[in-house]
Amino acid sequence: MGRAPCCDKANVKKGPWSPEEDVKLKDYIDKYGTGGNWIALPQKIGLKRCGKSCRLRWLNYLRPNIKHGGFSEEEDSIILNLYISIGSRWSIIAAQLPGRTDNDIKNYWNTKLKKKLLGRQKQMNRQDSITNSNENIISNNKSPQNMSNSALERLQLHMQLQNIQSPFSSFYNNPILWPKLHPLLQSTITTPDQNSKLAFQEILHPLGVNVAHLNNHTKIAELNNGVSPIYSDHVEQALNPAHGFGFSQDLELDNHNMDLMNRGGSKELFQAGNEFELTNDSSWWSEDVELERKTMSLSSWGSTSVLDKTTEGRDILQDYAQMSYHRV
DNA sequence: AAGGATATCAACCGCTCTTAC
DNA sequence: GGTAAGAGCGGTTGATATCCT
Repeated sequence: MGRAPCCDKANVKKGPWSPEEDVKLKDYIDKYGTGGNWIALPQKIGLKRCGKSCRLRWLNYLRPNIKHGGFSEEEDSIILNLYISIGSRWSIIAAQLPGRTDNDIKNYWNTKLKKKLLGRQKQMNRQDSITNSNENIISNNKSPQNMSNSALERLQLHMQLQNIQSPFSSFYNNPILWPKLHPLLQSTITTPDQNSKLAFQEILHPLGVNVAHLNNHTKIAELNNGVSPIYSDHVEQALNPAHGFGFSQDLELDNHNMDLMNRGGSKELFQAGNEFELTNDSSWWSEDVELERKTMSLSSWGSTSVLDKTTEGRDILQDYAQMSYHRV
């Protein structure tokens, strides 16, 4: 037995909204608000529409300050970064773009931006027949056929992004691209004080981060003047006592990230991880990193990375969590 | 000019999450 | 703690517009 439908399907109008319907809905909400009950709203104003349909119409088209079309390069960049980072969580992506709706961004992504970016990659792939290590991730034992479209797409886009930003080296085996570790997190994993360590573990546990595995991370970090690849304002939020070791409720993205980490990473991220058959000891990348590290200037670790920005910082933590930390 | 192919995007569907009781 | 109902979300559909041959 399924759940009861939210409205009488036989007696509700479907399809495009008429201007009259729009006016009715907008006028009512302008005057009285939604009343916290979308299901009851259409009956109140005499609309033969499902409450969900009213909600969608209001959120996507009738509410004030909605923008349609004309996405800027900056918006493209934000969408791309967030998509690679968190996948198709359109509502979260939309929350970072004032005036944009999740539906609009989703449509824009599916119809334009994705094609634009993947198209560019195809072009680049043709020009550059030399396979880099990222491509090897796909071409070796982890064939695209074994991956979900979403995961493959995101990997492709991630590769694309790295190719654009650093044509000679890929992200995962190129520490120069890695942001710094947040100082508080760095102190967490380097402190000899066991009590402090335990306290930090309490904080990090809900994030899905196993501090024991951060120690592996510090092996690299210690060789590089204490700077390690992890940085995230997400972690900063988590470690900020002003937030009670939690996250501000109005920071939707951080809440989302928290949620993802609470679950040991997003469904998509770990799906991707599984598809790569990642091992808990992160061996697939650590060898590359180690090799790369040996060949690179140590001073480069302290340099400002092209990814050392807010959204990319989140990317790194999430990708890093996905690929190298145990699920708690 | 016709009509088939492709692109676009508003809207729907069904699921999960949240909240109130 | 369990349950039901509403809210919210992401995937998908289908009507329409535009492009291409």
